[in-house]
Amino acid sequence: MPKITQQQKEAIRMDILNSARHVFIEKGYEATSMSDIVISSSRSFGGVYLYYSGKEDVFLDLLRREYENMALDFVLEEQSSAWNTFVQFIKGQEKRVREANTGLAPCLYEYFIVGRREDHRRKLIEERSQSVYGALFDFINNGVQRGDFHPAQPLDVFVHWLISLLEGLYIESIINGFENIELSQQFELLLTVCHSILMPSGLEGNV
Amino acid sequence: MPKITQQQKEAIRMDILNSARHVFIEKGYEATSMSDIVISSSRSFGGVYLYYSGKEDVFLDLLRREYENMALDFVLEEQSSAWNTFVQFIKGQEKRVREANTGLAPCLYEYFIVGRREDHRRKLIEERSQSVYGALFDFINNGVQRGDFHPAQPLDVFVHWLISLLEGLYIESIINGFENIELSQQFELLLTVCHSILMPSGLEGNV
Amino acid sequence: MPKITQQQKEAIRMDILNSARHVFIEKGYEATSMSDIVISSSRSFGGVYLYYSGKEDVFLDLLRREYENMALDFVLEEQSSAWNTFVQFIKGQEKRVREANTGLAPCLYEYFIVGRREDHRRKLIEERSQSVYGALFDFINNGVQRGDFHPAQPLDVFVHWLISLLEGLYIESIINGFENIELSQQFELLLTVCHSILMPSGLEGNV
Amino acid sequence: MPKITQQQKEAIRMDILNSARHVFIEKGYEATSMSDIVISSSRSFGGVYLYYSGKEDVFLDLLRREYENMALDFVLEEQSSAWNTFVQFIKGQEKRVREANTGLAPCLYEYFIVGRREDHRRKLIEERSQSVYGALFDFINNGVQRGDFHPAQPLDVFVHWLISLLEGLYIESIINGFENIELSQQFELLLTVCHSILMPSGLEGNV
DNA sequence: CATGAATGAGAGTTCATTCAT
DNA sequence: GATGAATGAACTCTCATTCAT
Repeated sequence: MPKITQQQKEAIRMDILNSARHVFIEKGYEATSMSDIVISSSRSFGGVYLYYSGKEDVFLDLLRREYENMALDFVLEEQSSAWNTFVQFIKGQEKRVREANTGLAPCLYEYFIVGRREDHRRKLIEERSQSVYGALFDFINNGVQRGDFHPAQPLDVFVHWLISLLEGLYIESIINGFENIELSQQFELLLTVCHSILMPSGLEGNV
Repeated sequence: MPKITQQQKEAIRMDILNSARHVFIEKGYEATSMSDIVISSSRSFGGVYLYYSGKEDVFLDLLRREYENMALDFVLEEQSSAWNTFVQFIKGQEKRVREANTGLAPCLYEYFIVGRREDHRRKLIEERSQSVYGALFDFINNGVQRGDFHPAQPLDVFVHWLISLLEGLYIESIINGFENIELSQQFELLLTVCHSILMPSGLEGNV
Repeated sequence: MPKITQQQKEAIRMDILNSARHVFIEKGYEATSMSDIVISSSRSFGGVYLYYSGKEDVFLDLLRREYENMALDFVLEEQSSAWNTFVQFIKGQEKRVREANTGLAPCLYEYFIVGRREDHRRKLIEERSQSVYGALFDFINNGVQRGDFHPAQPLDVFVHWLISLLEGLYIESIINGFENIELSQQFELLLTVCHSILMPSGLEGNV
Repeated sequence: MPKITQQQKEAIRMDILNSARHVFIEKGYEATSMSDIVISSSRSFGGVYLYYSGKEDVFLDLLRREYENMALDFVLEEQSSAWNTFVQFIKGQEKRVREANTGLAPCLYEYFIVGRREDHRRKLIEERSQSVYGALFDFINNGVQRGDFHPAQPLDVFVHWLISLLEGLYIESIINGFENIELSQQFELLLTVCHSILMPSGLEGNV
């Protein structure tokens, strides 16, 4: 019989993750050591290793929880009209990009780019990519089914392209700072272009 | 009187860089140690430290030379008509993206993203960004002057946007592999969209 | 809650210092490496670095403790009559000189002479010199106040001179070995001379 | 048949020694590397190793030549009356002490103290000590034979004692700087004391 | 003879992980 | 369950000495 309940365990995990999150954001993934995580969590080495097998384990648990939330957001927004929902989604992305440097995103890139050779990370990337691609594809396809969108391009290409563009905005924002790259106008341009692709004829599609 | 000539020195440097390049590409920047570089170069520690003060120094020299070439490529292509040259440029970028995973590009991202907090690297990023932005801007502006381009968007926004998109294609290619993201068609789409932005008149360029 | 108490920590420090002391005495300060200290302490590198940041740190802690004791000795002896106390002090010095080669003194000279250009060591030397000078000066001045001493020379000169002489005896002892320099008789001569300086008239002061 | 003459060899040696001397004085014995000597001599590593087998060899040749000169000085001064010559000798020592920090003396102490365990250096120390002791002893004994000195102390003890005192003045001067230890007055006191030991009765001894 | 590039052993230091308490 | 002191492999960098040219 365990001496602490599942809830207590979960609470401890959350506690560790919260402080680890701050450290990761503050110092970056690579620059963060177990020591940092241990100290920031006000626990002992043993106390952290009891719940996580190392830095990567902590980070992955952190990611898992962030993504659950993110997916949730996306689903919730899927209720209004197709283009409006799309615009909302893009606005959400803009917000996310703007907040990139104050969140885990840079660490995520560190993690995937530095570890691009490691099997475990590769698999994770693929899963994540698949799921993002799938969600976006389904969403737009939905719009097509409903007659809202009349894409002038193959859907799969457009979705990949959109993902690339968003990824690029993320990276540019992280690397150069969002203040230096005309972010709002880039997003406006993105919307304009998407509109002309998804709703090419002059008549129906108004934002 | 030097025992080896400048050319020999240069040759040794190239030799070290060549083997280091392989290691960097093979293992990634972070995962590479001086020891790896030393061993791969079939030299001694002292022998490498005679030419470079450490891993970063090796890497930066490597980068410097790659970029000299890259800049050169770009300049050379600037001779034909504006749109054709632009297409050539984009084709060149596609090639580059395709080769991303067999070249230094992933290491470059590692280097800049992992070290985004370090002053020296920040400065390098800024310089590099500025120079890429400047070159592209000048090139397109040139086309505008010549009357070839009639951009439907502010030039600076378009250039930033193009850079973001290319950056995103790079990253997606590195992370997911170019085979999995319909790269050719993404580049076609990119060209189509650019055409409609740079040459918006109703006759020729429709999306 | 600490896993080991302050006393245990202190004990470990003492343990490291004890073995380091042997190595320093055996090999000398310069010739001793961290590796030597680690091995002699039967600990791991990490285990030593947990308590000291390097060779110099170990050595300085060692010194600090030796000097605390030394200062203590001096104070304790200050109770009987002036000349007798002085004689006791000199006897103590003779003992110390005699033991010089089996103690840290040679390392101390190494440390200060080799590092005579380094700011940190210079400061330490000055402090130490000041404190030795001050203690001796106060002590003798005390004897003057009490009417025990009637120095035929300026006090400051005499004190400097005495320190020089003792320093010389140390060095000679270290370099040539105390067996080869008539140490006892040198100390007798020293006392005779000091007597004639501190208590010059023929009447009162006899040893 | 050698390609360069003995004189040329000697000239090269002198050249190396001259520049090495500056480096030793500037940086100290321990802190000086072969690289420093090579660079300061404007020669190549091979060029220096051709004449000297290493740092120690250079230093010892340097010392040997300094001592030849020093011994010579001493001999030359031995012509006038015993006490006057003694005073001259002490004056010479004062000058030497005063110049200690701008000469090789600190390096000498480094060399002997750091290497006090090494057989070769031990032997050198002994030789040097013997020769200094012998010279001083002979000189004073000479004065005794001539009836100039009537030492109140055993001659051997006095000579050792004098050497210790001079050694102490050297060390104090090196460590604390001659400006901080009332050097002139210490030397005056030294002379006074020596006078009272060598010529104890009130009548004959005038300076 | 002279050169100086190359060698490689060895010094110092860090940090993920363990395990006795 | 929790602790945190201890471990030791791995890493960076230096410098006395050699030897092919």
